[in-house]
Amino acid sequence: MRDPEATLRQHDLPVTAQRVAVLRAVSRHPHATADELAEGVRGELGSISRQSVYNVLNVLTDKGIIRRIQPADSAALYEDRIGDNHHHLVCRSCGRTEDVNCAVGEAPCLKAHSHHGFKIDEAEVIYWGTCPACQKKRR
Amino acid sequence: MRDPEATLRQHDLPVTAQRVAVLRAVSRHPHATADELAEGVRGELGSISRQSVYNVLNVLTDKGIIRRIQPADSAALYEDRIGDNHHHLVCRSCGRTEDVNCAVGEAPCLKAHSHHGFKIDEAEVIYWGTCPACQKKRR
DNA sequence: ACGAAGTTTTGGACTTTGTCAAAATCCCTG
DNA sequence: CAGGGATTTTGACAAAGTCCAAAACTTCGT
Repeated sequence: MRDPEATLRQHDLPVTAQRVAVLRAVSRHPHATADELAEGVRGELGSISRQSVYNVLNVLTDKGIIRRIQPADSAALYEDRIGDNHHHLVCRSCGRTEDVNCAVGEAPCLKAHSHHGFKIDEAEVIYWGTCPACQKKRR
Repeated sequence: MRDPEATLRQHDLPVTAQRVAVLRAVSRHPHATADELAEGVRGELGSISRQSVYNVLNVLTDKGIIRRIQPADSAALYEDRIGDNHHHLVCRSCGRTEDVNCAVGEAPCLKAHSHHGFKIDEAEVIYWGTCPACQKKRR
């Protein structure tokens, strides 16, 4: 995130210390949970309420400034990188999450559209597997 | 599910009334939550504890007899249909969930494997959109 | 069938993740 | 720099699951 304050203004959001700090924390820690981000913000601001972290994350997500992903068995994760149609790779045993560029062009399996009369607007892909570290442990 | 009892025995699971009833409920109501299934079971058995429903669903899921999906903003959903690599279509506003046969052959975007050294075992795809009923309401 | 041994089921407390509402505070415009 | 509207804080609450110990049940060998 180049300039958090400018980004907020571009979206008509009043600039507050909490918002700037949360944005920076998301930038610094991609795929972090709300609680982890709160910790990150506290390192910068000294303190922030749990509710504010949620408020800010919700506003930023609604405005499309950040993106929320919610893999099974995990709290919601937030990330900076948006609008580039990438997907995620999640370790089943430790939860480690990595970005994966879409394997099938732009809107991946979006070919499935118009099924059941639904109007599809996004195809979310999560690759489940085992990360290198966890592969070693299991042996 | 042809024969719940036989299925349980095949997997070395003691046959209990609760397990049979839960299996039947999952069969009858694809994409139902644990609570909804509990209600279904109560219609059949009279009563079952919440914990037993979770125990049974967990055991069945571990054994691969049923499958659990966990779309964002929803409790876990359970289904009968397994091993056929199908995906899901979820309505953003009402949560209605439908099956979708994979658009891209067998293991869809599994081509992304070996990324980051992960050993990938599943590619989960969720199509997000708006179902016909909710499209009407919005207009 | 019967009883012992091992599982399941129960019921209640607890945890995690997140939301609601009201009061206090802050940001931005004039 | 004052005022109004938005934001943050605080504390209570809700949903979905899990943990635990005790009671009840299944299963298996005889």
